[in-house]
Formats: sequence, structure tokens, C-alpha cells
Amino acid sequence: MNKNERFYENQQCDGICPVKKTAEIIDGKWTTQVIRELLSGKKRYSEVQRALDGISPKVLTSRLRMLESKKLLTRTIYATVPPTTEYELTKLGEKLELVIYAMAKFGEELRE
Amino acid sequence: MNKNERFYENQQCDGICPVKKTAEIIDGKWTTQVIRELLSGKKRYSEVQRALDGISPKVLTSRLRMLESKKLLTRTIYATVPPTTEYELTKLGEKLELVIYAMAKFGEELRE
DNA sequence: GTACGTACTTCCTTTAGTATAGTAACATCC
DNA sequence: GGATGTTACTATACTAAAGGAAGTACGTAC
Repeated sequence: MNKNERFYENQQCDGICPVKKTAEIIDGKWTTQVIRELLSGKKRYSEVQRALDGISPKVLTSRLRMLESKKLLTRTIYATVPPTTEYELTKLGEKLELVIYAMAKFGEELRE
Repeated sequence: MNKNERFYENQQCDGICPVKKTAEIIDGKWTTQVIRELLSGKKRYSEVQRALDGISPKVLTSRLRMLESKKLLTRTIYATVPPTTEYELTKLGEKLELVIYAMAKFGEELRE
């Protein structure tokens, strides 16, 4: 980390700061958890919904659509009956694993 | 990352998930930026306010108090005139650097 | 006595999230 | 053959939280 110890200084955050851009993506109560679910492989809408106990369909749909619009995941609809939809992280979206991983490691430090 | 490749799986997120705990801390438009400012050393209230263009005093105060209550930073008031307050990350708070660093790296990938 | 700096607080609006109900298309149960 | 179930949503109504604009209290300097 030494060679990057000054990455967080002001001048690097003029205009649009990379930290801010990432913060805007992972902002909200559920976004990180949706991403975490998809890190273990593509999943259907209902699978994500069941895994994230308590998320409302409105919020889940809005988070998935937001991530799709940012090219972090793809949405594939299958014309089965009833129709199913699969969500899968893109290569870009998979790079969020490093962020989620850092968050998980920090979260473990918080046990008291 | 191989030895930890399954860190994000469900069973590790039963109860209170570490990712969720970290997400609750860094949630919001300004929290990560406040932390980033303090990563380069202790700062006064007004210094943080000037660095984060557009933040309202109410939001800044609430973020700083929240971080203080979670033991991520300390607040020291000096009886000068006018009084000054210094905010400094604790050892625990400094560990957020790894999270912010991962966020910065990801944010750089988003340039298009 | 008015203007300034610091560290806030109060008020109000906007946004995020919750809860619940409903839709379309078919398949199976009774 | 009508009722019920499944999937992936959409719609509506409500509440709680976040955030922005503006004001406050305390003193110094001039």
C-alpha cells in the first residue's frame, strides 16, 4: 500500500472522484447484498429474493435495473412458462468482488 | 483470493453479515468522502467542510458523530477562541483504508 | 457596531425503503 | 372446469431517513 499511500488525497478527487463513483453504485441498504449474491454465479430473480430475506420486489427490481444500466450485470429473459429471468455479473461487475471482499474483512473486525 | 473465494456465500451472512455491517457504516452520499479526508491525517471540522465541496454542516456533523459513536474516529475539542474541534481516525477507523482503496481502484475502472 | 469565523441546530423537502395488492400466462389439482 | 399455484414483475400508499437551505451562539478584530 506504500506506493499508493497518497491515493486518497484531494487533488485526485477533483471532478469526479473514483471513490465517489463507487460509493454511488454501492449506496443503499441492499445493493451490496444483491452483488454479493451474484458473485457466486448467475441467479434468477426469485433466487435473489429468497436469499435476501426482507427485500421488497420494488427495491430488488430497482437495484437490478440500476446495476444493469451501469453495465455491471446482464439480464436474460427466457420464454419459459412462467417466464424466468437470469441475472449475471459482467466482467466489470465481477471486479466489485474486491470491494465486497474488503468490506467483508472490515466487517469482521467489528465483532465485539 | 482463492482461499477465500467462497467468503461471500450465504451461510456466512446469516445473522449479521460482515458485508452488511460495513455497508451500514459507509452508507450515504458523504460518509466515504469524510473518511477519505481523514485518512490523510487529523483534520478540523472546517477543513473537512472546505475539502468536501457542497456538504451541508448538518450532514457533516451527523456523519462525524455517527463515526465517533462507532469508535471509528475521535473528537477532540480545544478551548480556543473560537473553539476548534479535531477529528482523527482510530486504529479501527484506519482499517477502512483498505475498503476505500478497493473502492478507488474500482472507480478508476469506470472511466469511459 | 458590524463583519467574520467556527461549530453547530432547526426546518423543510426529497429520496429510499416497506407493505401490500395486482397482472399475465399457463399448468396442475380437485 | 373453476380454483389455485408459479414467476417476475408493476402499482399504489405510506413512513422513515437523508440531505439542503438557512439560522444560531459565541466570541474576536477593526
